[in-house]
Amino acid sequence: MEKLQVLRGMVDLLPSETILWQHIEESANRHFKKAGVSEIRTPLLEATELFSRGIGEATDVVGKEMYSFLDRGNRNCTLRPEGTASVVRSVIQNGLTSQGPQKLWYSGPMFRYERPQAGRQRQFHQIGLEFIGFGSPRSEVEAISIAWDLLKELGVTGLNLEINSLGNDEDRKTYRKNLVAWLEENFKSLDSDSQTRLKKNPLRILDSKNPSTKALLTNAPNLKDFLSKESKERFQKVEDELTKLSIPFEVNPMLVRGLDYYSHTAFEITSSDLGAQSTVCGGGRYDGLVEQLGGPSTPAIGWAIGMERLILLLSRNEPETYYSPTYYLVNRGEQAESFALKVARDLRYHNQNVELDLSSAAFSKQLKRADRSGAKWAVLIGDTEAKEHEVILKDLRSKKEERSKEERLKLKDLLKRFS
RNA sequence: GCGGGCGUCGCCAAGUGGUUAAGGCAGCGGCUUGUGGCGCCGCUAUUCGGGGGUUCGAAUCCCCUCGCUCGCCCCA
Repeated sequence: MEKLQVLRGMVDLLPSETILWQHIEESANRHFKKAGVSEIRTPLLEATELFSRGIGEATDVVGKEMYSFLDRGNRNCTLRPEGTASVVRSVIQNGLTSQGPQKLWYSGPMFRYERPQAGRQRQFHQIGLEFIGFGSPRSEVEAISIAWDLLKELGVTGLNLEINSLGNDEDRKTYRKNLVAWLEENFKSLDSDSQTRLKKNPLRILDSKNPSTKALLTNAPNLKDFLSKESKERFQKVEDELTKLSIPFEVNPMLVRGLDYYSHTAFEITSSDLGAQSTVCGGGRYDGLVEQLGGPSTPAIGWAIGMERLILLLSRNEPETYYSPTYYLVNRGEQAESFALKVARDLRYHNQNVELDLSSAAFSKQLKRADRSGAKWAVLIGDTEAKEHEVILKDLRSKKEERSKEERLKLKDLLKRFS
C-alpha cells in the first residue's frame, strides 16, 4: 500500500510547534480583550455565492483558488478562502447591525488552492479583526494600531507598515479610466503578465515586481491626484493620528489590494525576513461590502494576520520552549503501579503538572526519562512505598556533583503542601 | 497554471555503476530484578519516494510519475 500522507499544501502541527501556536493564540485573545474586541466564530463552509459576490468574481481568489464542491443536496459550497465575507454575512444574518457598531475578531483556517511556497499553504490560518459600523479615519488608526501592537507584543521585529488611500468608488473609477488609457499607450513596454492584467484588473499592475514595468510606472498617473477633497482629508487624518501615536509608516502609492471590496485606507505590514510572501498583515476599509451582501449601508474596516507567516518570523527569534511536567512519576511493581495512578490524579487535583510513566520499565530507565522530561521532581514509587502510602520525592535539578536530595514522605503530607 | 533545485531509517546524513547501503541523534534492550544526568555493549533500511527502462550488474544512468522546496503568479 502506498504511504498515506497529507494533501498537498496541508501541514500537521506537531507538539513542538503547537506550543508556539498556543502562545500566539493566548496573546491575541488577551490583546483583543484589552481593546474591547469580541470573538466571532463562523463556519468554515459557506455558500459559494457569498464569496463570488463578496470578494469579486474577477479576483484570482474567486476565479481559480477556491475549494468548491456540490454537497449531497446539490448546494454549491466553498471552504472559506478568507474571513471577512463570512463575518459580514453573519453580522447581517444575526441582525448585529441593528445593535450598533461591532468590534469583532476571529481566527481559524482558510483554504486557497494555490501552489505552495514559503509562507503560502493551501490550508493556512488567519487572525482577523473587523470593525463593522465604523466610518471615521480614527477607526482605521485604531484598527491599525491594534494589529501593530499585537505584533510588537509578540516580539516581532523588522516590521514595515505601508499605507495608501484607494479613495472612494468615484475616485477609483476615474483613476482607473486614466490609468488604463495611459497603460494602453505604453502597452508595448509592459511585461506580458501586466499586459494580461490590463484587461482583468489594471490597478494590480501597480504592484508589479517586474523591474522594467516598475520603472515605467514611475511616470504613470498617480492615484493620489485623483482623490476627492474628502478622500484626501480623510487620509491626511490617518497619517496625522498614526504619527501622533509614533507608529512608523510609509505611504506607498503603488499599494493596491487584490480583493474588490477595499476602498479608502488600505495597508500592509510586511517583513523583509519572509521571502516572496512578505505580507504578515493586510487590510483596509470596505464600506460597500455590507450593503453588497444584502445588509444596510454600513462602513467597515478590517485586517487579517497570516499565522504561518507570523510563526516564521517568531521562530527566528524565540528559543523553543517545550512542555515540561513538574512531577514525573517513576513506578514499578503491581501495587506501585496501581498506587501511582492515584498519586498522579491526587497531584493533578491539586493543580500540579504530572507525567505518569506507563512503561513498567526498570527504575533506571524511568529515571532517565524523568530526567529528559525536564521535570523538577521525580516521584518514586515501588511496592514498598505503595504498601505504606508513601512516595520518595527526588530533586532532579540538584547538580551531579552533590548527592541528590531525596525525601520519603506520606502521600497525604505531600498533598498538604498544595492546600 | 509556469520555471529552477531536491527526494537514502522517525530526524541529520555518507555513498555518484560492482561482493553484506557508513556514521550521528532519537528509540528499544542490557551492563544496574528499586535510583537519572556520564560511559560502555547490543538491536533498529533485504533497501535508497513510486513505476518502467538501459546494463552481466543501478541508490548511483535514462524516461514517466508523486512529493517537498524556492521563485513567477496571487495574497495573509
